[in-house]
Amino acid sequence: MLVLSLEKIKQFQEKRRIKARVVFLLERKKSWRQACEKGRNKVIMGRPPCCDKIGVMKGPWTPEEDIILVSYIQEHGPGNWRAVPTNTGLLRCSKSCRLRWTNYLRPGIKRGNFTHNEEKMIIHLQALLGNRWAAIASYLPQRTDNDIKNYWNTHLKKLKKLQAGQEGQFRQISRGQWERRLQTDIHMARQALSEALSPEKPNSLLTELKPSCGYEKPAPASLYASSTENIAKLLKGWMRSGPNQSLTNSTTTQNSFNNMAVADSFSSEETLNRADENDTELSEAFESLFGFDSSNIDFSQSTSPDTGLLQDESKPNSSAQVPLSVIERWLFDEGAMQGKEYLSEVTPDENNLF
DNA sequence: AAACGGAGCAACCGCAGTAAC
DNA sequence: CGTTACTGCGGTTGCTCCGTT
Repeated sequence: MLVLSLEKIKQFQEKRRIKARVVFLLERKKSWRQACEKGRNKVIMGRPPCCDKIGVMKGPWTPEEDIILVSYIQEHGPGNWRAVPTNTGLLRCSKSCRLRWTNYLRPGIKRGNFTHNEEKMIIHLQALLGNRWAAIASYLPQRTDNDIKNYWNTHLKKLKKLQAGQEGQFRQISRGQWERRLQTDIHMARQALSEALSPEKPNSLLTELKPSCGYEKPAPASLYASSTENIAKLLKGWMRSGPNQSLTNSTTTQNSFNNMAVADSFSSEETLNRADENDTELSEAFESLFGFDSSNIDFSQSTSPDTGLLQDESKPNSSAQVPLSVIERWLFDEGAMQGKEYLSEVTPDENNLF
């Protein structure tokens, strides 16, 4: 039943893609021609615009949009974002699609509370790197730069202010000591880095502490579930909360989606164990690099909710059998409706543009 | 119960570097 | 070679939720 529904979704996507393409080409040619006319036959250099702002949606993403985006990226891989709105029919700009994917939909993202260890890492890295959130995020592979930035602005900034106040008192007492400590920290970091870079130690720090490359290159199959699974999970989550609910409260759905994505990324027990090991080793490496004690902190703790979810997902779930007729109807009704709208908007004059 | 304000966070904006036409 | 889009990144905004009055 699920397979049939996904097949229908694909059909819907295909239809939507074609319609979107028609609208896109019409709009592009129209705006291009208008631009040329405005410029009094002046030749416009450079690329033609990938999309214009007409009919581009803003605001929170709906679960339906997420499904479309996820399934498209699963099929084609991330990248070439300008093609995404066109090919999917999403009424979003490419930038918005990219942001949505990188910050929320891509697999391996951990949502929820930051662990104590993560906090420490962020504080230390921020002190070393400044507000270079992307660089900081590369040391916390499961967190996005946006997430870290938000967390910093809401939680850690205050914490740092408080600490700075205390440290300010301390600094008045012994500024020299504070400076020496800072230099030691930097020296330790450098030393650790040079050790890590030395070819004699292939399993050195760098392998654990190296910035993750994000998802620039296609993720290995083990890290990303198949498109069908992804969409099925998304739909499952959507059905559980109910279409109306998910439409009005996209945040809740977003979280469940992200959890699913995480569950996808650790789709086998082996990868889970490896993730735990990586967390511990990362913790140790970081400890050696920055010199704070994290022995009392369970670095792998943060993955436990996901593990729980994974266990949940692995159980035979009756909700997988939920009839998808509601969403199917919604998808196709909307598709049919939009199709009519699109076609009614196409004037004979615009048809001549082809 | 209603109003208000702060916290949290998703998404947008704008800039800079790079790539494409 | 000039112009413009694409991409990545950091800063900012605005919405929603929740606690307090």
